[in-house]
Amino acid sequence: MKNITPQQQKVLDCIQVYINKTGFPPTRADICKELGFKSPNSAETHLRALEKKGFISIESGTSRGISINNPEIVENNNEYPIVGLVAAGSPTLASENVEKTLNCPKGFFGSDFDYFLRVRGLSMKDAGIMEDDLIAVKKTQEIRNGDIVIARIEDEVTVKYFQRTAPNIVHLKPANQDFKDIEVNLEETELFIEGKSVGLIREN
Amino acid sequence: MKNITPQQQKVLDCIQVYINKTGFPPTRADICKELGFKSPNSAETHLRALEKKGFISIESGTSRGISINNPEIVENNNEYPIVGLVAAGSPTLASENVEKTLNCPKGFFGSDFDYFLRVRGLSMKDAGIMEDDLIAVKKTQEIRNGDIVIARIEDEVTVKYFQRTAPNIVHLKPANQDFKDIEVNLEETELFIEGKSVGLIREN
DNA sequence: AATTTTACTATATATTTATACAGTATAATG
DNA sequence: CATTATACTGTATAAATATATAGTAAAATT
Repeated sequence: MKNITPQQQKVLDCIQVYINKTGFPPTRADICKELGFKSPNSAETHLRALEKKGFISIESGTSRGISINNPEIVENNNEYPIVGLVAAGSPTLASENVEKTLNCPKGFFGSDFDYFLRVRGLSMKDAGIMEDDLIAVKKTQEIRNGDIVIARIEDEVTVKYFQRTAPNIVHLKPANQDFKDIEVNLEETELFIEGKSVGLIREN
Repeated sequence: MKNITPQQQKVLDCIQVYINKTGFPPTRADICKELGFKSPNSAETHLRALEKKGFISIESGTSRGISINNPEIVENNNEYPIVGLVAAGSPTLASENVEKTLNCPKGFFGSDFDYFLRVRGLSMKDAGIMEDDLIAVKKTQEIRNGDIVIARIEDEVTVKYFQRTAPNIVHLKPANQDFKDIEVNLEETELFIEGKSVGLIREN
């Protein structure tokens, strides 16, 4: 995807706005009217440039045959479950754990995610994670040092920074001086990583 | 919304499938081709019936001017502008201040809001507002003590707690010990409230 | 039983629309 | 310095398209 010029961006926006408003793409004349051009060829050349750069597709010989190339916007929305931090047991998606669902565009946080976790306590306060915040959790085992993970140690679920200090030693670090580090020896204690935080939502 | 006949449902489905596939609505001829009709008037009469029953809208004199009436899904979402904290001047919605837009369901934070403000600095750190967070700002003058407001004092825009301590005295309180209280005497200094925070989004 | 709705074929045409061609001018790139 | 990309106006036209008109026939409604 090459660089878009400001004018081409205007044309692209104009197309998107037109589709949002009417449900179908504009004609060359429609674009001219909207942007003040006096020749249909002004729109035509912009469309050709946008097509060449990969921003749109044009179906030749077809009226209003413009489509915006944006795979992200397709199948946009989704209802994501909000689960509470259950004291005992993992935050499963079983219906008794789901307080409600939240409609959120897919890929809202850049990355995919699976559910929202409602935060209890202030152990990650200095990371800007407050009580009742919703953490967007992606179920994954691909964890790097410094990631904020949702971890389960023997029926206890917590949100902490992940830090592997030795092949068998993992530190779960809070972001709050009042809480203490949890050092887990993987040979002695079972540690299950539910996933990691990819975003956060606060409603106030 | 009256009863749809099976054949009309087929036509409606055909339109939806065509839009999903191509990004724009079909012509009469396209519908005929898809459903095996031999006359464009077959499609035309079905379209008229669907319009009469309220399932679609037809823009007269417009090629491919068909839109599916679905009030639930339409208008659910919105593109909200993301504005940066401009050092001088208010965070207006002028295009030069808008870095990009974010698709977000309406009423996502319980309340309506107008734009997202990208946070600079750590003056509200203890309130869980970190650098680069997006604050959902509702433009309003209805502010209560304790609200997080976006305030402008002589070309300086800040995010702070609002606290009125006397009829003419307003304190703008940071949530970080390293920053100091701003006391504003409304008789001496002009204080403009842009709006208040109704929510927060963090992408990590 | 009469009328309306549904469900088509077939043909015609005014209008809409994409798109080519001929220019002008400035900025960016190699 | 030549070339390409950007950014337009203006005119023209073949093709795409909506839409009207004229029929036929079965099903549903009044």
